Amino acid sequence: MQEERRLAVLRAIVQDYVATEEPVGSKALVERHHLNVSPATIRNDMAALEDEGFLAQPHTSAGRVPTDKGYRLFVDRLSTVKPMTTAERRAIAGFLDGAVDLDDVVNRSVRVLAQLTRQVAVVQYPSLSRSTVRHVEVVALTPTRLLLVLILSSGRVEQRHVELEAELADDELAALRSRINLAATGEIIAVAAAALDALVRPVPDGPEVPAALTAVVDTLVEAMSDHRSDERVVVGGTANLARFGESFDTSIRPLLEALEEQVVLLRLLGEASGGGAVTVRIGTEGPYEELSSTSVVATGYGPDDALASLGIVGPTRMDYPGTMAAVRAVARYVSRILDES
Amino acid sequence: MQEERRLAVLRAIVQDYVATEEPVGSKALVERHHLNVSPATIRNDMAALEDEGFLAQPHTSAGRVPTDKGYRLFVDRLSTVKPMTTAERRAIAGFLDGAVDLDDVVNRSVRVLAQLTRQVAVVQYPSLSRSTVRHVEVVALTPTRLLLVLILSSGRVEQRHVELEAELADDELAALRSRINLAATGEIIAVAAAALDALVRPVPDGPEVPAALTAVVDTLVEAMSDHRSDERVVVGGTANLARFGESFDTSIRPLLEALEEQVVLLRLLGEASGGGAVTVRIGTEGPYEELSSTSVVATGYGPDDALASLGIVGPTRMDYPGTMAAVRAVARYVSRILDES
DNA sequence: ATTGGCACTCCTCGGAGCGGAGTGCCAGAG
DNA sequence: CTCTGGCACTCCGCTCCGAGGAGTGCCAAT
Repeated sequence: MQEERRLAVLRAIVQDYVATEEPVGSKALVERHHLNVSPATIRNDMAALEDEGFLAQPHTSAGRVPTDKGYRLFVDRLSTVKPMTTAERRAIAGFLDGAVDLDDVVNRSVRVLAQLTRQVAVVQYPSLSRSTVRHVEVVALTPTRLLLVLILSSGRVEQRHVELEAELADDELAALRSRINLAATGEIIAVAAAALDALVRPVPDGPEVPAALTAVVDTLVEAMSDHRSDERVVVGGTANLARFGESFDTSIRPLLEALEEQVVLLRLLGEASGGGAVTVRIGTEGPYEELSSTSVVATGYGPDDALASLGIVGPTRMDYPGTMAAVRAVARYVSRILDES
Repeated sequence: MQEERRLAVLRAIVQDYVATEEPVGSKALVERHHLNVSPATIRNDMAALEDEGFLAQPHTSAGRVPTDKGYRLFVDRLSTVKPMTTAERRAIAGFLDGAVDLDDVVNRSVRVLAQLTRQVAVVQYPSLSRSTVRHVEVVALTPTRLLLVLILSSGRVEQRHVELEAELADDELAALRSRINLAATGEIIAVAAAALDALVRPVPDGPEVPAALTAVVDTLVEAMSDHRSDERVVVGGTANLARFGESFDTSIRPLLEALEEQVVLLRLLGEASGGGAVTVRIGTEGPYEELSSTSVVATGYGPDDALASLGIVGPTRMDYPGTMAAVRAVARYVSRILDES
């Protein structure tokens, strides 16, 4: 029985602390939440929770504050994802529906997410390696200079230039184009790259491989395996950092630095890429000590939620139920849009 | 004679204040800069400069601080653009040379700029309206669904989908593609849009305009006049905000908000678009009261420095000579890269 | 025009003192 | 065994005060 009450106390403390930003004491707790026991009882519970590592005191004779472990328990067992209001759903839909291309979808997503959660939002561009090739276009800019346009299912467009040794006739160009598309179109990136590679691998006693084809394929394969573009993320809502208030140097500075480091962001989001659920990383649970006072709430989006990730990063003291709901809602909506287009 | 010394005093104050962040007093001035006069003399000069509005006192009996007007005079008449060291030049070159496409150039520029100036860097994407059409590609995804790829001289690629009423045969597609390219290729955006429009304007007694052509042209023209994409900027180096130190609410918060507002950024940069020189906006000289304690240093880049703008925004208390040099150097280098590719 | 001297202003910093919120513990009641 | 009221204690945050110091403005002298 007391076990149940203790959890209720922890939940109440998390809620109050998130709301007020101040350590919460026993007396205030009994008043705000109608627990029908005395402050002294609560104090005993608090002491127990502190022993177990769910609460901490900033200093003796101050109220209690949840620890990372406390938040973790709260997120895992004490909270339910708060459903979005229809107004919020409509806001997401209205805002994202106007998007014209992939860039636009990503940029708008970042904005809604930042606005809904009042946190810093991060959206990863659809992963190149998980897309399929929709089409490859080859255009002659001059007789010896080709423009390659690689169009992917995710809506991403990559372009590359190729300089040729010799001039290329129109019919040769057409042949080249169709051979390449035959090999690559519809395939997942890795497969397409392999198929293209096979096109130019010399066969003993087979026909000679044209130099132009080799050059084009080399460039395409390189573009396909260019994981740099996998590493692209968009960040928004940094103005929300202003609400951090206290402790500029200890929490905002490292966070700003992390936001500039795309690699760090990707690793943070990456953990979330999994199957369907919203992932929450609290405080020092990750490998980055500098971000000890921040949490990351993220999830995957796209087919199987595996195309890429999006989420937010904010102080450990945040409204987890609401934030998780917003992240999930936006991810779902983005998935739907990508699916339709 | 004293007039000259007064300007020297102003210059010295600006330099010292930028270096130390502290109001500078008469005694410290004579010591650091070997002015061969006594502190009392300097005090008289300072009083005069204050009367003229170039200096201010935080409070009675503190040292002097330059006003916006003081910085302005300093920038206009008392400073020379500090030449970049060869190491810095090499850093810019080395960093930007690796860029593979337009996105990459822009992103890398932001980074170098932020790193060189230790300020928040802003780079505007090459303006769509000032580019020419390099090529239009039309690809049939299905018999009734076309993908249009619009490739511009600035390296920008726009893509749009078109849904057709009726199926389109391969030779019709080829004809359509060549008619469009004939009309648009090589032209500046506005001209290309007009030429395309003319293609589908019905001529009395002329041949009927194919529905497919109309649909494609409409979409292209819309994409060309889509000024939304004109409004794209990239921001970097926000971690440098951490160095603002003092006055979070009065300077950093509004700045962060401005950085999120692309429109504001564009207007700030926009003023710089002019001919060749580096523009400096100091404090309240612009229309944004919220940014009263920040300055913007910007310049154009691209052909005639008119393609788009880049620059930095930072506290009015900044190293103007060094910053201006960095902005100019990066702009020149970016122009060169865009020119070559 | 420049300088040394001098009185004055006002900020900054450290220490002392106080009020209050909150705790821990204990003894007693259900 | 659990809960409760009571009580002493701790420590933070605030304000007040006074000393120290940097810098100024003005004046009389050169």
